[in-house]
Amino acid sequence: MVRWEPNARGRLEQAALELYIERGYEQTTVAEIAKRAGLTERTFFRYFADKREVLFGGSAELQKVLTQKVTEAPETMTPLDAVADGLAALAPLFEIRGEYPGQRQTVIAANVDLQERELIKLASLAAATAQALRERGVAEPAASLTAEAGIAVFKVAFARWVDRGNKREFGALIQESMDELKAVTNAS
Amino acid sequence: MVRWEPNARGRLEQAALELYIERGYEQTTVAEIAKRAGLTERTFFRYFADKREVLFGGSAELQKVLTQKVTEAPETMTPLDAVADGLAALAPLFEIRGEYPGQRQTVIAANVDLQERELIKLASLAAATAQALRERGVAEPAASLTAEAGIAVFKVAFARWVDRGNKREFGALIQESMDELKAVTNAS
DNA sequence: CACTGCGATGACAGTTGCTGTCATCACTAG
DNA sequence: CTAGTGATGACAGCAACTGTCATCGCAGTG
Repeated sequence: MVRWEPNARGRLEQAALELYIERGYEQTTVAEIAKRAGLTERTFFRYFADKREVLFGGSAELQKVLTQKVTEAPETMTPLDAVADGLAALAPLFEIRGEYPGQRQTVIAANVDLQERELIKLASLAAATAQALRERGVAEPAASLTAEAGIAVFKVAFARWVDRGNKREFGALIQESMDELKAVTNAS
Repeated sequence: MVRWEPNARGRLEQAALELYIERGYEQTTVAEIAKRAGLTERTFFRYFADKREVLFGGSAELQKVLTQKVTEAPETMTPLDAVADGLAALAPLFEIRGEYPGQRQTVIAANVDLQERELIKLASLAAATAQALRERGVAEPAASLTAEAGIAVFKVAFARWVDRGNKREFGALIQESMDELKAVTNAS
């Protein structure tokens, strides 16, 4: 008999996703999300900075795994390949979560405000990756360009992964997209 | 003796930039911008969809020039080089405007909401570029990857251009960044 | 066992971004 | 001269977000 139900944050995330799917992001109010989670609007804003952030709780972990992999990659490995390995290491974070990534992406695809938030999360991922490359001794602007190129590969691969209904292996899609990028930049 | 002063849109843009510089984006209210421009808040929202958009009036022209250049590039030219040419063609749009691009970028750098808006404008630029490449016969995912790589080059080159106080030629910076990208993706 | 501090929550008022709607009024075409 | 028309103002209203204080079960302390 606890005072409050546990996992308030998770309940809010769940309620928000459901409502965003049911009636769309703009048509759902923060008060409605809180009510479905058995909480108040004020409490929602204690857990999430704003109405969008509730969909982006996982991005910190993506960043942690990616930068760690880049940092730990063998020194002999090319910077771009180190990033490719890091991206491939994100696979389990998506593949474990079942329907969630696809549903979430559908919601985001339907609203520009959410797309803006997603883009800045990816930009943050790129900035952190560039930093990891710099610590590996890669100079500017090579570090930033490599990181941005890597994120471009991630975008394409992730879109395909969701598109294929998660049937193809995420790591393989990263590899394919990376090869395609190299082909495109070597054609000159 | 006209009923209204002319160029309401321009006055709003000017007033907004001034206030964003003077006291910061978050600390300035739309009512204040409108007042300085001699208009009302309601009129501000007739010209601009929201408080951020007032800083992004030029992005449509960027997109137009870039996609047109990509479309018109000689068929013998490699997709990535066609994009590089398109990016270089943006130079006059920045170089003509004097202090504006630098001031604007300073304001944007100071606020995440504005950065989000900037990122989605760049994403839109990438999407339009990818479309132009597809019309040129480039298949997916090569078109998207080429476009995203091009925008990454643009980001780096523009940052350097602003950083150097507009002293270096924008086109040259595009060329340098593009070469750096090729070096980085060919190292594997 | 009483006391005290703490952490998660609720209650409530207030600001501001943004929208819908209707009125106003100089100018223009006929 | 009259009937639009287009840009603007006035005003009401909603929803996102914030600041502040109260509440109350629990944990540790003496």
